[in-house]
Amino acid sequence: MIAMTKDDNDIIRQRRAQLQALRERGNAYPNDFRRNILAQELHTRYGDKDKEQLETETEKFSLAGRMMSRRVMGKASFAHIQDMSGRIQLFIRRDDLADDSYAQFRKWDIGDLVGVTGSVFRTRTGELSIQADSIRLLAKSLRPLPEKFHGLSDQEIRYRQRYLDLITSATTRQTFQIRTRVINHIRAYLTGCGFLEVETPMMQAIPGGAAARPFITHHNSLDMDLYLRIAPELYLKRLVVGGFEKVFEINRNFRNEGLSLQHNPEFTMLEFYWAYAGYEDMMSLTETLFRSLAVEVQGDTIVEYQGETYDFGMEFRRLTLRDAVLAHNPELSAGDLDDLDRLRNIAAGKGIEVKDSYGAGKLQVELFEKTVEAQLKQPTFITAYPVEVSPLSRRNEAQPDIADRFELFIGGREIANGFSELNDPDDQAERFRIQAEGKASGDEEAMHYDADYVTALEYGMPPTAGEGIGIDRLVMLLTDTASIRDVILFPQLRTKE
RNA sequence: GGGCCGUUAGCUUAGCUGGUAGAGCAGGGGACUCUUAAUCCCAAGGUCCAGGGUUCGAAUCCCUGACGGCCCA
Repeated sequence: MIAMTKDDNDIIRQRRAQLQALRERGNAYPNDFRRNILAQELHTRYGDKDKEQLETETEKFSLAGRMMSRRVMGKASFAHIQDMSGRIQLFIRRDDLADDSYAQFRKWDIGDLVGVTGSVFRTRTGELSIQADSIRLLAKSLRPLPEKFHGLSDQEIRYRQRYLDLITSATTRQTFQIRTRVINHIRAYLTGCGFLEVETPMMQAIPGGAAARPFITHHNSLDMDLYLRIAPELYLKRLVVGGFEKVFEINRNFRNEGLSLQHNPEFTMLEFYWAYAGYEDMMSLTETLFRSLAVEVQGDTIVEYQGETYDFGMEFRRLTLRDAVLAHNPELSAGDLDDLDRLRNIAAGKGIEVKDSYGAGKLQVELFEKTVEAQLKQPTFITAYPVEVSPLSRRNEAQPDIADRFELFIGGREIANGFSELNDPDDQAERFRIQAEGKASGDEEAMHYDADYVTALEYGMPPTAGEGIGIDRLVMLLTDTASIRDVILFPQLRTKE
């Protein structure tokens, strides 16, 4: 029940009594006040004007926001209000106001929403402020805000009642503002490159495009089970077949898996597809995009993350998966990676759970994830993934066991996954068949056989490259945030009762 | 799913080997026309996460559960 059990305390009772008095004086929740400027605009406009210059400034401004602090003296007071742009100090003198406004103001609380009209000036200590001609209460706050100095430190309340976190933490506000800027920038960038933004189904009869367990829901009037999508991939590629040769979608995926610092059941993914291009073109585009994102968000290409420094201005390192595994496991030889029996022993020796169904490719990837992934701090493209773990990727011309595929790692985490698309319908059908076999023998993450998608390929899909970028993890990087819960406004939590 | 840690006033927290809960902020009353963690005086505020157990006595020790955090699978 969290805060709901805290309904009955002195503070709330007193504030409710004040609200009752307000109701008796008229509408306690008026909506006829209009502001004409935001706090930050005042700082921008007058930030470099000194006290004397401001004394000649007679323009009247109307601002509204939440009262975040108040210092009440006998006949004059200071207060700060906060709006969506920032804060500004108010100077409120009894003799400047009409009637009993000052007496009313004295009864208000931190957290109340107020509207104020007045002119700018600078205090003796130099703070740009509004000298109030009139001030009104626009909405009463009945519950006390978190303590002003330490703020809100209870993680649980920060997530469950995010509005309190947003009211009290400038860092949190900034994180989510950056998140929006990142998404806007990506959207503008891809649109500028000629990509068309589309929306594809979130509810799918066959969940495809990734190896993951889906959420299941039910459509009543059709009386059919549907899956929340684990990826939009197969629908976006149908659009490529349809002639939308450059498409992208930024939207939610849902995966029915555990929660961690990097996993939330619903998360945001960018996927984009580019006909007549290959996976190497995607790597180049990704580097350029990330570079421009860093500049957009923080003005240069240097990204500080959890005490480390990444330079998005440098060319990203490229390394094959095999070379990466060998480099981080010096006791292994190239031959070890091709010998299934040896691989099984090596993997088991490193504490990897080896299933009977695992082939050499899957074991190589398991080894990579166990011994290499977390070490890849600087931006690194890992290439040449085994076809065994890449059922939607094109085969390499020279090495048919290898897919023309890459993943991008930064800060030890997978940020992006891209490849040249498999557009041979017969090869795709065979790969689905193998996946469906795996599913039948108990692999819950194996893919379904999507015959409708194969049909689409049979009409002919242009040679295409595609990529997915995890937006939440990217925002974590760009906001120096350790937990995915800090970049999702309302992260998944257990319900309380 | 496993391990470790946490949960005390609205918020931030103290509370040692078991002896009946203390502070700061916020809030209430009073003073104060340039404060900014405003200041000064006074008074108030607690289901110590929940349930069970040990004990003369439990916020404190034990068990179970809830929720959260971190680590691991």
